[in-house]
Amino acid sequence: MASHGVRGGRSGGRPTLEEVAARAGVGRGTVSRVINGSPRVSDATRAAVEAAVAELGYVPNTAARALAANRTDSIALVVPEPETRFFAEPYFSDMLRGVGAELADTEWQLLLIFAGSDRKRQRLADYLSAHRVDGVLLVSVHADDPLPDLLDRLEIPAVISGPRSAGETLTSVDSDNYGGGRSAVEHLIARGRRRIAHITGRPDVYGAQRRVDGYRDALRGAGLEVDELLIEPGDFTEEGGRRAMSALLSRRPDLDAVFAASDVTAAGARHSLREAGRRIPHDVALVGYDDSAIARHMDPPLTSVRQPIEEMGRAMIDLLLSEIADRRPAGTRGLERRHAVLATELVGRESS
Amino acid sequence: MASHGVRGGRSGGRPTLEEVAARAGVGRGTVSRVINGSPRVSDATRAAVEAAVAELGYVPNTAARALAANRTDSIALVVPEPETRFFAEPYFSDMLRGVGAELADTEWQLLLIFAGSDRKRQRLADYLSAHRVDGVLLVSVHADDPLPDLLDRLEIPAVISGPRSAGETLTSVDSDNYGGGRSAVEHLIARGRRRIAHITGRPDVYGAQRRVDGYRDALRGAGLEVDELLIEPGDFTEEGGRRAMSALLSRRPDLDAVFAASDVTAAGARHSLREAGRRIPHDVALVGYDDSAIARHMDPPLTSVRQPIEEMGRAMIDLLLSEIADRRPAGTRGLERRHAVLATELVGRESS
DNA sequence: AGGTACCGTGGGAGCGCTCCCACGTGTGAT
DNA sequence: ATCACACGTGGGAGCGCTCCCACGGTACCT
Repeated sequence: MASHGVRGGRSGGRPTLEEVAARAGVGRGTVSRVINGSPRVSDATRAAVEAAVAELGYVPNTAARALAANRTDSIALVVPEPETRFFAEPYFSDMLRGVGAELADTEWQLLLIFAGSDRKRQRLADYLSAHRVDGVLLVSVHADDPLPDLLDRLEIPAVISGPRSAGETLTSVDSDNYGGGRSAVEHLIARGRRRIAHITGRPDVYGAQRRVDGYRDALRGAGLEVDELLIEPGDFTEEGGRRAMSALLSRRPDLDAVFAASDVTAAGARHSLREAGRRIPHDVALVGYDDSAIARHMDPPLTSVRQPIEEMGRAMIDLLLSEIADRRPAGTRGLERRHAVLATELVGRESS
Repeated sequence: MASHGVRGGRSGGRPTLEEVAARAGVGRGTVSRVINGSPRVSDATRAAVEAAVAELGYVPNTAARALAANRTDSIALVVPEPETRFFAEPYFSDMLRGVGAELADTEWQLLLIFAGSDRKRQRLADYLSAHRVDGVLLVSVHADDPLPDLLDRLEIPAVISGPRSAGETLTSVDSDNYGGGRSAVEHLIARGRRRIAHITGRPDVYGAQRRVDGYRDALRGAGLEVDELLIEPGDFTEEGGRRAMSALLSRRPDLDAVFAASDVTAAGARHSLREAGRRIPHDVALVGYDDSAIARHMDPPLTSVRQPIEEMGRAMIDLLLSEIADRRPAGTRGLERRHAVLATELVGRESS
């Protein structure tokens, strides 16, 4: 029976807990305690173990740890969108940056998982069923998405980045979409615009609905009437913005401003406006949402509503980690869900 | 001693191999064989096991598998850059898309790891030392990066996306940077330009050097002299492009064309050209590299050299997986390294 | 002096798999 | 009829950890 391990031989022979224990002249349990930062170890022993760890270049075997402790020390950032959208929209990258920053000093491992196609969906479901992560960050979820329920059923801690509705059951982080939409429109009104159109985000996204609410209330607040013909659904994409703008122009050729639910949408709208010979901002003022690089580089530079996305990412991690921690001492079911809402800010540029 | 597992109770009780075996009336080994697609199982038995798996909703425990089999079924895409650059440059997203597509139908799990800061570097080294991945995809590596050596020392299969030098020791995938640079410049010459400047990529990137080589040879091939004052180092960033362009304009105000080593660089160059009052393409023709979204949306749309980045991603996965497979039957050291080079294509637009 | 408490410690049991050896049983060659 | 050799199968051993119980020692009470 030839032992097939590489134990001892060449460079691949990784030291085990047991070997560290032998070297330090202590038991396995003690080494484990030192590795995991337990306080129930004397200083002398701890020093001896740490020396042995350093000498041997010991690195814990994650698989063994995961198996024995039933945890993975990793969390997933799940994007229920095709990769294309992930990169097309700076929203995701900013979010990822915040998450990454918050995780940088921890032992947590972040997994980025795309679930844009049905096949990928299925793979994700398998993945979650296998409990390969201790927690999940959910970004950009549609109202009818079954993912949150799955997570609930599997009892996997999760935080969602945009609540699906006013009664979101999952712990959530959001920016003030209502306030953002409202401030965009109030800004346009203050600039003297009166026939202000709105290209919405995807209607099944709660945040998009709230922006519409803000749009409506801003108009009403200024004593203006809400003209439904000035509201056209978009889908956060450039192509959608283009289409919506064309539709609006043919319905209401006299519009003098547009509030688009995203910068990318605004870019599409700009395209249609140009084609129709409208000058920005002279004929039509344009305001976007997200304050992304696109907004800064657009011609003319785009006024946009900034969401503190990076901070939202940070907040998501904070909430998720505490939720995971709360759950560790088993039986702590039914802790109340928390909802964080962060403020937005209007960034004025030449387009309005 | 209260058993702390959830075995049997509620929804969390995940079935094990053993339970599936009992249900199917077979041994553990047989179930394992079915799960892993071994051919040495009779059809009847296989069907029985599959039925039991379905009824119980069995999902293999990855940690246990990783521990027993000493493999993780996951590979890492390592980006030795800050997240910012990852998102700023479409190169990475296209690459990721190709990689993702090639991996979509497999059991492999992809990890995205940023190693842009020293701390993250260290974390990555620990991660690799712990052998938490079976293979590594390395994107955008500088000539003096110690990562490849570390991977070699740890005997972790790896594929690099741009070779570090002509004598790259790792298996590599690359596009024809020389040919791409050459075709860009030949295009400009064909358009009647004669004083063609070049803003390079980061000089320590081999691919950037090759583009410079292509630039030089194209000029020589047309009987034009290479003027070193027309070559200015950039760093693939917009800011770098801006700076380089300003430098070039002050040195050679009479230049009539610019070949930039990336679209982002070209965007920066465009900015400086505008500031200097030069019209594109009337006064100065501009050609970029990557054929990214930026190129299409630039004003005017940018002529650019397309690299088949998505295909490169696919090719990387192919090579990596075969390398991992080759290594599995232990002792197969010293297989020759392979190097794939994919062709580029010039996409003409209004900027030239 | 005896009792009690707690602290630091060692090591058994077990996590859920894979690997491999050993063991029938059926088939074909001799 | 006998041997040889597949093939499909069962189950022991072991992967490297964590968890927890049990143990001896010291400090503090009564």
